[in-house]
This record gives sequence, C-alpha cells and structure tokens, in this order.
Amino acid sequence: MVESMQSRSQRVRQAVLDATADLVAEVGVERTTIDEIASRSGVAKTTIYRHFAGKEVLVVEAVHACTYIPVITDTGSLRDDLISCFSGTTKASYDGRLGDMMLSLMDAAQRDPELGRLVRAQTDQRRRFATTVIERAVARGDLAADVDVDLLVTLLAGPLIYTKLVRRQRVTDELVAAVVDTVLSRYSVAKPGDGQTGTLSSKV
Amino acid sequence: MVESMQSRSQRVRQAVLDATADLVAEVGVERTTIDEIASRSGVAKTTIYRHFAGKEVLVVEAVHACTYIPVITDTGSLRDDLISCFSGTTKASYDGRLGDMMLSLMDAAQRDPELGRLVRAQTDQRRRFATTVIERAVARGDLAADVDVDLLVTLLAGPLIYTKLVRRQRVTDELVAAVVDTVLSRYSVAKPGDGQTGTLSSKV
DNA sequence: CCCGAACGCTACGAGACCGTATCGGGCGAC
DNA sequence: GTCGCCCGATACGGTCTCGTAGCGTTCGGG
Repeated sequence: MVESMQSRSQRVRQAVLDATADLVAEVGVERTTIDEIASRSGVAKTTIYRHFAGKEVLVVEAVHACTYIPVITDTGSLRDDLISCFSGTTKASYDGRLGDMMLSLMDAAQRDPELGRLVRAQTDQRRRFATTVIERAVARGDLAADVDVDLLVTLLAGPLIYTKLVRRQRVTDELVAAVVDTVLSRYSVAKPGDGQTGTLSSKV
Repeated sequence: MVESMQSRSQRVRQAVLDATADLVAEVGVERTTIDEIASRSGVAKTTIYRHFAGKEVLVVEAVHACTYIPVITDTGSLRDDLISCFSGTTKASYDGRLGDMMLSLMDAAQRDPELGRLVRAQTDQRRRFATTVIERAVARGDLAADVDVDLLVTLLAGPLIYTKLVRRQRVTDELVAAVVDTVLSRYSVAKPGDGQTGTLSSKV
C-alpha cells in the first residue's frame, strides 16, 4: 500500500532518477548537471536538492536503480546456461541504458570512491552469476574439479565486454555462442559414453 | 639538427603536450582545463592558445604522442609471438600513462568524433599486430586456413583488456600466457594429415 | 472545506573556465 | 647593439554550474 500511496514524494524521486539515468547515458557523468536533470524531469531544482545531497549521490542511486538482474537458468547443460547467463547480463543489460553509462561510470569511478564501489559491486555480481553456473557444472562432473574458475570467467566475459565497450559493436547471439563454445572446448571433459558435453564439431 | 634547433617553439609544444597527457591520465579528459595545463607546463595560457585551437586538439595530439609501438617478433612459434605481442601492447602500454587515459578517452570518444577516430585507430592498430602474427601462423600451417582471425583476436585481447580496464587488475605475464595457451589449444591443428579444425583431445 | 506539507518559480552570489586583449620582457638573428 | 618575434603576466567579459533563499501555488489528508 505504501508504494502506491506515497504518490508525491515517490513520483518525484522516480522522475529525477529516471532523468539522471538518461542524462548519464547520453552525456556522461561529468556533463550531467542538476539544472538539466531538473529540466528533463520536470522537477524543480530546489526540490531535487530537498531529496538528494548532490550529483554524486544522485548518480549512484540512479545507476543502482538501473541494475538488471538476470535469471540464472539450470538446464543441466553448462553451455546453455552460460549462453543464457551472458545473453542476460552482457547483452541485455549492455544494450540498454546501463550499457551507455558504463564507460563514463568506470571513468568516474577512478576518482569517486563511492562510484568505484558501485562499479566493482556490479562487476563482481555479474561474475558471480557465471561462477555459479560453472561451479554447478563442476559439481556435476562436467568440468574438472581443479578448473581455475576465475580465469574461466575472465575468458568468457572478457571478449564480450571488450566487444561492447572497446570495439563498440553489438554483442550478437552468434558471438556469445562462439565465445562460449571456444572456451568450453578447451576445458570440457570428454565424458565416456555420453556426448552431451561434446562440443567438438563446432563449425567455427 | 632541426629537432634541437627549434628550441623555442618546440620546447613549448612538448611541455604543453606532456602536461596535457599527465592531466588527462590523472583527472580525465573532462576535468582537464587549459588553466591547469598552463600551470603545470609553465607555459602561459596565452601561448597555449597561440599553438593549439582548443582542448580537443590538444588532447588528441597529446594522446597521439603517447602511442607506443610494440615490436612484432617472429620466433616461428605462434604462442611465443602472441605472448610477446600482447605483453608489448596490452601490458606495457596499459601500465603507463596511456592506460590511465583509456577509460576517459573512450568515454569522451562517444561524443567527440575526432577522439572517436583516434581511439578506433588505436584499437585497430593493436588488433593488427595480433592479426599479423596469426596470419603468419596460418601461412605456416600452424593454424587452419579457415580460422576466424577476427574472433580469435577478440578472444585473446578481450580477457586482457577486460582485466585491465574493467577489473582494474594488473595484467601479469602468467595471465597473458594462460589466455594465449587456452585460446590456442582450441584452434591448434593436431597433426598434419588430421582433420582441419578438430581438437579431439580436450584434456584439462 | 481547510490547513499544512511539499512543490514550482525566480533570483541570487560564488566560483570555475573559457577565450581574448593588452602590455612588458627576453631571446635570437643579423 | 638593435630589432623583431615569441613568450609571460595580468586582466577582462562572458558563460556555466552550483547550492540556497524567498515566496507563491498546489496537492492531499482530516
């Protein structure tokens, strides 16, 4: 009841955070100004200062509100789970507003400790999704027990994020599948009698 | 002789570009101001404007002056060449001033077309080094002829740059070797006379 | 219906940067 | 030595952004 009743204060907060997120995505953290946020959101600058201490807090909250939580699948196939995981995090998230923010956020995070923690938490969380999926595969015996999970996640996430942020190209489903297949083919255990994990004949 | 003769104009230019590079590495492109550049370099603001049109040109030239060109080795071993290549580009360069600039540069490049071209050129050039090494291996027969070179470069460079820029961890020699070895083990041709891309022995 | 809290609007002073003008000083060439 | 060019220092007007104050207006619960 509370969430639909607090119409005034809550609506204002949401409008401000939305406008902030839009602005950060468009012009970056540095060029985002309170005046422009006021103009976009339709909320008076005075009112913004009544809700938020300053731009830093505003940006942190706005980004936090944009965080997308993917659904971790459990199909029994490491390959499918990984593709699902990275399509949900790397692709979906990075195609939206959050993707446009990332570079500016990471840049600003180099100097703002608060933003630094936020970005780091975001990164760690994403890695944890992949880690979970991988560790389940280890438990099933699809991967050797002594696999360097951290390295494996880096090998998977690295090319995708690099493609998105540095090369500024779309992360296609084909790319996700290609990365997962290539990396997995190195680590996969050849199961005796069962060809489920076999990704041997990938057509590159 | 010319370079040591043009003492006045040349020394001033160099001092300004150095200070600009330092500032960009420290506080980013946006927060870099002409006044601060003047203060750091010891060159009067008036003089800076006599040499450069504005901050944009200044940053572009400063970054351009920082570009590090690695030596492409040709040891006959694809693995060693790749490690040498990525240690030279990803590691050495990204450990210096240029590394601290990259995030801010890429962010600013989203809005400044000139910087965009610069960053893109930089990225493409680095990829070309790896591409050269890989294509030589293909010519030797160490790699199958139908290898997706572009994907392969992304698989190699991605994890390293991701480690440096996103995770903000040092790119160690061990990491470079691990990435190269893992990715290569997928693509390497088993034996001459065997199937082309087949990597049957997927041991851990 | 009425009152109080929350909001919108305008204006303000302060500070940072920008880009330019003006003038004085010094270095180098001849 | 002298002249010309380049540089340094200061100052200025202009713009942008910040954060706050004053005051009129509107929304919503009782």
